[in-house]
Amino acid sequence: MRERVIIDFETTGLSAMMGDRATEVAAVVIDETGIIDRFQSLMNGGRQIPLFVQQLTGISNLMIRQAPKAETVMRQLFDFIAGRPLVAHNASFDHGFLSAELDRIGESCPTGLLCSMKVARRVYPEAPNHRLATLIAHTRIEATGQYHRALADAEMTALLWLRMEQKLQHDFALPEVPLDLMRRIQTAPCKTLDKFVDSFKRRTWPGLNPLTHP
DNA sequence: TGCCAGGCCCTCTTTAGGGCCTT
Repeated sequence: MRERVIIDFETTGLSAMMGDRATEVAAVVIDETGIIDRFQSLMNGGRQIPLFVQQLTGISNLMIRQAPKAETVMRQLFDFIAGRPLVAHNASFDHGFLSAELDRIGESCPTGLLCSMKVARRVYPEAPNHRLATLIAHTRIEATGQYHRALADAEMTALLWLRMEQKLQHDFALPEVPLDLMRRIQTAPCKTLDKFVDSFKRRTWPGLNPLTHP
């Protein structure tokens, strides 16, 4: 069973380094069959949410005051992740908050988060842009909820990730799509995806036809 | 509403600058 955990944070702002805190987190587990488990919670980090962000997310200061303490939620999240590989859309953003919030409970942050935005820039170079909502529409995935809420964004990122794996497997006739391939794709030159995947395919499965589908 | 940050990516580049993406 090859499980990956897709995470998404809602926060008070853009920078954990500048004192912003997480206000909501969600994580969904996927395997080859789709989404198989979910975790979601508001969390109280004790920092006021700017009006603009309240309007963006629908998460109010009152909701946060009534939410469990951030430390409690992060302990639950850490146990939920259970060491499985992590994926996020624009992973550097979520990694910053995951690292900062885990540090507060004395846990080290997992390294090597995979980024669905980086992969999407290579798999869907023709997309109008690579925001999550645009990619969901571009790939004709049905939206599962309200954007800018953690669970909906995590679910839609999960479905996008699965769709990209399926496209790669189909277009390049791969026996499977190893996580290592996704990890390498996100750092490959943007304009050379075909050559890059073919090269990976030749090295990983030497007996297979290297030719790709159109 | 759009700043605050930071890493990535492109190009009229590389001794740089600006747009994208996340809240």
